[in-house]
This record gives sequence, structure tokens and C-alpha cells, in this order.
Amino acid sequence: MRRVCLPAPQLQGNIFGGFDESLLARAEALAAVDIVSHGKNHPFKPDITYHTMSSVPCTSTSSTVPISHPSSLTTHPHHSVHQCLEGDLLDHISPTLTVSGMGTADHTVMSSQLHPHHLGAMGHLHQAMGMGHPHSVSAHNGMSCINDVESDPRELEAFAERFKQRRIKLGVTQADVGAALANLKIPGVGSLSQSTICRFESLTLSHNNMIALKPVLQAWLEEAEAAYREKNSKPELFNGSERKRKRTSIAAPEKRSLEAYFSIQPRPSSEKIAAIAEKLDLKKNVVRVWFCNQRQKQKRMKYSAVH
DNA sequence: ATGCATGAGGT
DNA sequence: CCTCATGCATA
Repeated sequence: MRRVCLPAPQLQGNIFGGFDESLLARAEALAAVDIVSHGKNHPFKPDITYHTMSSVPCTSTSSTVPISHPSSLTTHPHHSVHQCLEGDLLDHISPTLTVSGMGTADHTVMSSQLHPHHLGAMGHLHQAMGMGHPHSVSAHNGMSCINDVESDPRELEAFAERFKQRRIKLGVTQADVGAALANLKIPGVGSLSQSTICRFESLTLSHNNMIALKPVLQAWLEEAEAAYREKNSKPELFNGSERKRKRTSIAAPEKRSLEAYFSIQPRPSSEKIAAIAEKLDLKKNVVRVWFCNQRQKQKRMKYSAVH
């Protein structure tokens, strides 16, 4: 179930056969090419200097909301991970996504699995995802029993759109919304970042994540509009940090190589990752994280097909 | 708007 | 190690 390997297009079956060798060779050739092309003696490596953050909370927020750990939600059934041998060859994400574009493609799989926790230096906690979705319905005829929350993708899409419109009308930024969520005092719901609000509006979150966030954002919207009518103000700032985290930047040539490898094997073994890292002169962890992020993007929402 | 990263849970 | 939900830093 879920994870279903896509209908493997092209070569799939052969991948392990020998064809894979040639593809790999190809990818490696690509990698080699760029390595050679600009510096066999790679002048520098973009590594290091990253993170170290964790700023101490201090300042504001401090709502230290008790984190209720709901963790008892869905532990879903599903089973093994199996490395999907046939390989999902996907066509990775690729560029073009652009703003308000409508997406295309993407399978909607997912199951359920929410997760709470995660408190960073500041207190933001999320979790509390709403569960309890009313199972409307009742009768599910035979096939569709993929217990998935039944939120019509269509409505979600519409809500995201409406949300953005109203938000703008209120003259509130994405960052403001995120910070304001903490004021709602909804158990288990803290603030969210501009990134998350943005992703919600553009539907670039997982289906489950969208569903979990919708009620919260809807609640904020209602309150904000009510407050708007009666004049108000409730801004709060927060912050005050310290250490800055530096973002590693992977150069285009390396990125191309990574994509080539990814198209062949989205889930390379540790050894493979180490080999790739060495070839591209990147830190192993950077490569590992890159693959994780690619896989995640691959599963992003943006339904268009399957509804 | 997005790229790279962290971390809690799960295997 | 992975998956997922998120976030900081940036383009």
C-alpha cells in the first residue's frame, strides 16, 4: 500500500539487471564530467560552517505551553519498509513549480502518521494535529478503504486559496499568521514559521500536514476577521537569538550529478552515499540530507491528478 | 518561495 | 538510517 512504487516507467526491471550498470556509469560519467570540468583538484569545498543554533529560548514566547503529547494517534498499520526494489524511478521534482502555478502530478499516497513533538529552542510545538476527523460517511463501499482522512483535496485546495486571499485582505503577512497562531491558545498548537504558512498556501505540504493545519488556520482566520471588524491589534514580536546557521549551497554541477544518481537510485545505501559524497567532494551528511529532501519533495502535495 | 537542516519517532 | 513536519537562511 502506500509507498507503492510507481508504475515504473522506463527501465525499472533492468535496473538491477545490468542496465543499471550502464545507467550508473552514465551518471557517474556525468559526475566525472563536472568534476573534471571544473577542477580536478577541486579548489574548495562548500562544506562546513553550518548550524549550531539552538539559541536559548529566552525572550518571549515562553508560553511554554505544556505539550500535551497526543502521540497516541495513529500509529498506523503498515508494515515493512522493504526497499522497494524495483525502484521508483521517478522523475524527480525538477524545477518549475513556481508560484501560484498549479501543480501537476504527484501521487497521493500517504497514510497517516502525524507527529507531534519537536520543540526547538523556542517553544513551538505542533502536534495536536487534529485528529478526530469526523468520519462523515459511513458507508464506504468496498474499495475505498484506504483510511485516509477524508478531506476532499478539492476543498483543501479551495480553502488554501481563500485563506490566502483573506489573509492578504487583512493585511497580514505569512509570518504574522504563524506568530499569531500561538495566541489562539489552542492546546498543542504553537506558532509556525512563514515557511510553513507559505507552503500551506501553495499546497506544498504533505496531504496529512495540510489536513492537520487546516483547522488551525481556519480558526485563526475567523478570529482575525472578527478582531479586524472591531479594530484591534495584537502583534507581538519575539525573538532574540544568537548563533546564525549557515546554509550549505550545493553548486549546480554537483546538483546535476546528484539528480542523475537520484533518478537511478533514490535511496542509496550508506556506502553509496559515501562514494557519491567523495566524488562530488561534499560531506556525506550533506549528500544524505539531500537525498532525504529529494524524496520528501517527491511526495509533496500538489494534487492534480488523482482526486 | 525554496534549499538545506534538525529532531522526534519508527523501524 | 528513514520519514515527516518544520524552520532558518536565502535567492
